[in-house]
Amino acid sequence: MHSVLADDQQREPSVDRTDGPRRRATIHDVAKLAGVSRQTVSRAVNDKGEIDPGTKERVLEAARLLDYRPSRFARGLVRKGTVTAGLVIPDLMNPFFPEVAAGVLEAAEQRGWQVVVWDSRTDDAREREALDVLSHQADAVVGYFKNPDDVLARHLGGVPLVLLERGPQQTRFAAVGIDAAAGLEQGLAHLVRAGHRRIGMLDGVHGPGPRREAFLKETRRHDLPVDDSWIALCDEHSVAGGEAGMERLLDERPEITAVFGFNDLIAIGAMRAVRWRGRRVPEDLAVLGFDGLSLGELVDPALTTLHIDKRRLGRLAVEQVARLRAGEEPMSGADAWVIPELVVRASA
Amino acid sequence: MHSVLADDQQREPSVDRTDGPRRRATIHDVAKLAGVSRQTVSRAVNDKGEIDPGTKERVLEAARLLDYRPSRFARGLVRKGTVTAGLVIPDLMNPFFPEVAAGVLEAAEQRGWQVVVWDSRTDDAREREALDVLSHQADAVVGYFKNPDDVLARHLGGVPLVLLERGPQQTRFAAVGIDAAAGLEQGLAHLVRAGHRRIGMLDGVHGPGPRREAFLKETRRHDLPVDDSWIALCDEHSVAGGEAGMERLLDERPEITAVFGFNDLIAIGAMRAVRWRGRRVPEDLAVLGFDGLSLGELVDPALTTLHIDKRRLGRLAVEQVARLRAGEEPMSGADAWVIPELVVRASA
DNA sequence: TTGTAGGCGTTATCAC
DNA sequence: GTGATAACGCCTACAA
Repeated sequence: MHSVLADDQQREPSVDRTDGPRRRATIHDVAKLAGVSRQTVSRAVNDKGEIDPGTKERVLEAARLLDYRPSRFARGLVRKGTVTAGLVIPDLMNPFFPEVAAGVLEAAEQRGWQVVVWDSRTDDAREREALDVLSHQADAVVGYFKNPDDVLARHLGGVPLVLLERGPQQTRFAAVGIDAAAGLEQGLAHLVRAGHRRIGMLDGVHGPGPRREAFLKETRRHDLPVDDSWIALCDEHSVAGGEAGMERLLDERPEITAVFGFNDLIAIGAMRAVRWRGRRVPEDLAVLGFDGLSLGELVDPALTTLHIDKRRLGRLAVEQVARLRAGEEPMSGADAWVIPELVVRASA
Repeated sequence: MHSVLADDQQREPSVDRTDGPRRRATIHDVAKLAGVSRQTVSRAVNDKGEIDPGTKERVLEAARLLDYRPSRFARGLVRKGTVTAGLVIPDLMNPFFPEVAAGVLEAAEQRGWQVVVWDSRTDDAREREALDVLSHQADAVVGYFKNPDDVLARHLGGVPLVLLERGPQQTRFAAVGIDAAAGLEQGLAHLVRAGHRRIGMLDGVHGPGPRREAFLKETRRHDLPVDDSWIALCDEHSVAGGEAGMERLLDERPEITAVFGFNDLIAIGAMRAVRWRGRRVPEDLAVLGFDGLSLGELVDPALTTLHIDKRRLGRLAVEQVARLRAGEEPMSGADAWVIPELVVRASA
């Protein structure tokens, strides 16, 4: 066995530190230790054919000795093809998002892409930080954002973006989303069919958006008495947010016989608040959610909700990215929408 | 001078001359188009000081035209410091794991690391695939694995690994974990204090492990009548798995007055099964969970459980990785454990 | 202010 | 089989 001490020719000059974080071994070090050329090392490490079994073994031994691992940067530089997507999620504690993420991961994996995940915790500044990093490290970004178009563009530096839900001031990026109108059509029809006429809504933190709009539209269509006083804002998309919001709504509009929650967590919070007040669900007050979390089956009464195929939403977003990258026109309209489906359970 | 509206950023550059397979623009292309050297482009793009505002604008315009974005590989090669960790999660639908992931992401972000996430879906083969990829693209891996040490090592190719939970055949990698013994000590003490003597367990899919072991130990300590017939295996770590497992357990041991579930989902499944049989929780049968999911507060009755600080677990794992990378000794024993805390609610 | 030279770690190409 | 040599795209000197 050769015993070639890596006599660092031009690197860290003459400093022979035995401890501390040593420089990572390169292909060159391995080559020297094994007494072969870099090329041969490459052949051995990458399991190429044209190499003598003996030298191969010797090279691999040297590599092991030096704890050599090829640099992914150098490799990426020379072998194209590694695609990395960034995924920005607002709240990992809301079961909705992990499921969307699962869809993204699934589709990305099928294409051989990697996914770098960021948790923005519903914070505008953190969204921007995420973009600052991902714009340097990812080939495309997918996610939920509150920042307006121009801000996003500024922090994106040209990296393609696909929104998982288009916000009010977000029109120029590709997006996928949920067909709230189609969902609420089913939802309100169901409530009206059950005899409800005084229906309130617990909206999310962002205020006016597709869900509220659709709610208002359907509500008018059925000729129900509704204005903004029938809508309460929740300051969190969570059970606690729903509880607090429902308290306020009941104070404002005690006459309601049904509520539509911005999402399932809020709806579940609403149910709890209703019961605190000694009213029964659904007999005194019906509750309709939006999301279709499996959690909704576990609460009592089980939550009637507009179920969304969240995995599909995630997969759709990846497909959208693929189109962008291929220079194709992104899907738009119904092709890029997931349509909610009413799931009737006990709460409404 | 041309001016390109930002709306175009979703499309491919219109200037795409040079026919052929449209190569991505490099710093060189920009330099040529702007009529400057590559360094000047670098200065403009990286916002360095020493550059004439005029040329800078010209360069940036050229970059925009060509849709130029610096190669992360070339950059990584020259600017060290980008650390990427791989995170392998078995089941994103179980609320436990997103919360651990949140802890990992949080800690990683603080260190300026990125995290590539893989969903192994509790599948051995998928675990290996994840490692095959991550060993090439990540500087370290954190995750849940079922494969034994030697298999992991083989697919790891020298990349440091930190297990989020040490399995039976996994001894040679660094790990963090949960102190099941400390948890069950509290849990069983609580049940015994409440007068229970005939206590069953719903174990997870992997069979014998720290939780079962701890259960058996505590059970013996309190001198309770327990052997394997008091333990049923669930074939899924889910509510459905818990329901099915509880059915079997009740068939085998109808005399039990309390059950300990491997995790909260299983425990919740158990509660449902108990009620199907017309027995009340906790009056006829008490249920104790393990995990402390917030979901447990929403079910009826609310779940008594051994709460784990899941975010902390994730953060701990990242810290463990940092030690490995620094060449330090990884934490071991109690330092690397999260201790469960009994949260008494209505179910037991 | 701007350009030239060289190196980062790896692989492809083409000799030997 | 094996080894020079030349990219790959970028950045940090240093020179002009």
